[in-house]
Amino acid sequence: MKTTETSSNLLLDKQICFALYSASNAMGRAYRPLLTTLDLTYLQYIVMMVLWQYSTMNVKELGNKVHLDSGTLTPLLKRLEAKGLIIRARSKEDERVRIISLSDQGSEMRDKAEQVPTEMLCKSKMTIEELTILKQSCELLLENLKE
Amino acid sequence: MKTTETSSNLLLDKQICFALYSASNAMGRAYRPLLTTLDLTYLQYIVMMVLWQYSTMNVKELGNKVHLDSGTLTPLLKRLEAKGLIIRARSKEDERVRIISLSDQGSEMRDKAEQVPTEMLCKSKMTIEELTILKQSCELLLENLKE
DNA sequence: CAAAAATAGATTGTGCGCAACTAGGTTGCT
DNA sequence: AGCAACCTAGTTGCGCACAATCTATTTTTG
Repeated sequence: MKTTETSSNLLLDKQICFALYSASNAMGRAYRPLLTTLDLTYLQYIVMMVLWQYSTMNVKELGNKVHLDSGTLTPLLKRLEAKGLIIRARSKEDERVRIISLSDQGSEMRDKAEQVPTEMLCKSKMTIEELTILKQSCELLLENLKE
Repeated sequence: MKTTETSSNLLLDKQICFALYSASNAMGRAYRPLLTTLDLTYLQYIVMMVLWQYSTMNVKELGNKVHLDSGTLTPLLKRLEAKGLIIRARSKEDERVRIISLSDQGSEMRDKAEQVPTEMLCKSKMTIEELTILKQSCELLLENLKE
């Protein structure tokens, strides 16, 4: 029996990953106006968040945290440095390693950023329960797709 | 009382959107090897899927389907045209409108693409139930973030 | 200890996403 | 008819993501 149109695997409305992809894009768009006051992109904001939490970190460690490599991070870190938010030093023990740390200006930004997650929560119009389910689903998929 | 470190809003592990963002990136990486045989990127594959389903569509309609605008779609459609997969015609009724349709080569690709969703399902290592929850969560967020 | 292997990060090139803007066509209003 | 308002698509410029490749340094190993 020939596969009918409605039972095909190739229908947009059936695609889980497309829903994920579209939601992720929409999320980025929703963050944008909240981050313009900080003059940060979403990824820059995430990297700053890691630094607010850990103070200092090399590129490798940072990459592990945010699941990205130097191809993405190096130019981004240069831009953050150009904005005066971070310092990109070399390790004394291992000259290959870049040690990323916050500048005073970068540290100070943290207070202004505190409200961003709350505003985003509000924009989502979802309950904590719904968001927790979404987060756990995403983390499960992420874990399963590793290597 | 001062907010303690662990109760801050700005901890990476608390970020729902970061989980979504990371899962979406991981999804794109997982699709890549499945799509190299078709010589398509993920978004190109999605656009082809829309065309396999609807045969013909203008840029506006396509944009509504995939939640993207001409700034993203125009260059992508030019690349698909350059590969010989689609035809970008002008509407006779309204000269502003581009009518996108499948070439024979583009139509034929559908058979080769049929297995891709199955392979991806396997890669996810998740049950249909888990994936349905993920899909519905993403669709809810996407809907709530619209304008 | 010298050559080989491994590692950290930087670089290059392609393709998105998206905001802002432009060009050109259509519609509506008087 | 004339023209303003609107609409569709295209263009530009920036910042990711990512594979592939490169450089410089460190570690391992014969």
